[in-house]
Amino acid sequence: MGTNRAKPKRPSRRLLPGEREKLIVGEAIRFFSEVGFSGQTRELSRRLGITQPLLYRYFPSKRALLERVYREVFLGRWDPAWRTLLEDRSRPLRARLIEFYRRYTAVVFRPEWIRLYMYAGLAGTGFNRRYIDMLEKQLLRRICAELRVELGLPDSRRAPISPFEMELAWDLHGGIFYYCVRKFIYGSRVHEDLPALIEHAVDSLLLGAPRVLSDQLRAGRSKKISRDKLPAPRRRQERT
Amino acid sequence: MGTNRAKPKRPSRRLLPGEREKLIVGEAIRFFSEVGFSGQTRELSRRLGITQPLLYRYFPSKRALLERVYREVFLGRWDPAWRTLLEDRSRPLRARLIEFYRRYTAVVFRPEWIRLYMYAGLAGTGFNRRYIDMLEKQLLRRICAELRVELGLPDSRRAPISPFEMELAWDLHGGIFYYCVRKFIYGSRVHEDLPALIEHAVDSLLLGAPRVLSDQLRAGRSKKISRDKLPAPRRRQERT
DNA sequence: GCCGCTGGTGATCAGGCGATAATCTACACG
DNA sequence: CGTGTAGATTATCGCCTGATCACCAGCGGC
Repeated sequence: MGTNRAKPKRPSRRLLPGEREKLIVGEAIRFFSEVGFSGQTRELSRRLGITQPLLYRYFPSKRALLERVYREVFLGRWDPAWRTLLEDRSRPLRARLIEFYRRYTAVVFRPEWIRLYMYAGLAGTGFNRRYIDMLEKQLLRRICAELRVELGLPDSRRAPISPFEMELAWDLHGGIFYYCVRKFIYGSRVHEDLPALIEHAVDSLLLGAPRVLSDQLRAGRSKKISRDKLPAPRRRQERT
Repeated sequence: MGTNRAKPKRPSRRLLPGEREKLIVGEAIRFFSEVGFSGQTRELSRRLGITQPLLYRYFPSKRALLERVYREVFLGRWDPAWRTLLEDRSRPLRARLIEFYRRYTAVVFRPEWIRLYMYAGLAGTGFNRRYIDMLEKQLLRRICAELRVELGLPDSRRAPISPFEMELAWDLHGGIFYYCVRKFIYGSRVHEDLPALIEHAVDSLLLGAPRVLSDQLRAGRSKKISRDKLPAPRRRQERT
């Protein structure tokens, strides 16, 4: 087939080391995000239009190249400006969360990121662990704190955020994340209105959290209250 | 290390073909769910305490074994009784959804299932596609229909379920699914109260859906209404 | 113009892996 | 106890794949 079609010696040979390395890393990200870590160096080099041994001039081993790919993709995609966005209490929390997730999904939840993230998770590398730690600290804990403020509950500095509260934030995050998993990993046809989905997910948190949160902070969730009737959400806190 | 520790010829040799096959499939499920499809037949056979060629007496190829593993795991875990549970309108929808997801997570969202599912998705096999189709038909569409009834909206037979409504159900499902991803794929320490998380996720749907749904069914979501203020959920429908 | 430095290639090695064929052996049956 | 059948093993093939090494070629400096 295309075996000798790829032959025409087109390589713009003798690039500056920095340039060549950039090319390799860029293609490696695309390549390994498609086929996983078991992708072969020969196939990667073929895509790059170079020979396979050349990879080993720039990276001592396949593993080293993979680590570089991880670093490139997972580190440095977090925009510090997002923090100010999340904490800007002059705006309603709903608006802040919606805008944040629009920006976040645009930058982070992209096919190559999602797929590499999942491959890394399955392989048990430390990258997920580190990313999750960062995410909990930078994003989820902050959401919980702002939620406390919004709902007129005790300040997060006085009463620490509980693991259960974190799960509420994870539920929001997970719903949106899973949308991207369906799209980029399962290749499902999804409803193409991500902004609307984000709005709904945010609303769900803001509407669903008060009930379970106020219960929790009040009674420590010791005895379960039976409440199978549909909402009519008892808004307990009459906030200013 | 353990290389010659595994040697002690313990194989209960000469099993009935059916028995041996069961053993192989069982271990293969565990094995491939841990290491992925690139797991090696020699390693699998070592775990089984048999020699590698013996696998080829029971399965013509590695691929065939993998297909058997998929079939075993993905087909036949759906309990038809769940349908009656979901549609039993003598109980509040909230209670039905909570009970369903307790049962569902107990049977389906287990480590080997989640991991194989993700490997299959990344590899692009058809198994996910099929499972998702089943899930949408058996579960999500049904949830949407019951939600319509619960909220006093037009019957799903008169006005078909929209793709956007399906996304709401996916959001519920995804939030719970992602909890299991964090637990079984990322190996995160998660808050171990899954039932409470399910309750919250269900509440979020039931509280968050009315607003966006009634908007949608009313206006077709043509013009976006600005509503950044926090809820005070306008319950438009005064259902009986 | 030749020369050395270095980016790039061709050839190849060593181990790993799926798969096969020949051989061995446990067990039922006469 | 011999014998055939079929479960299980040993030895091995052929290809793939990460990695290495000797060599080639573009390009600046003298």
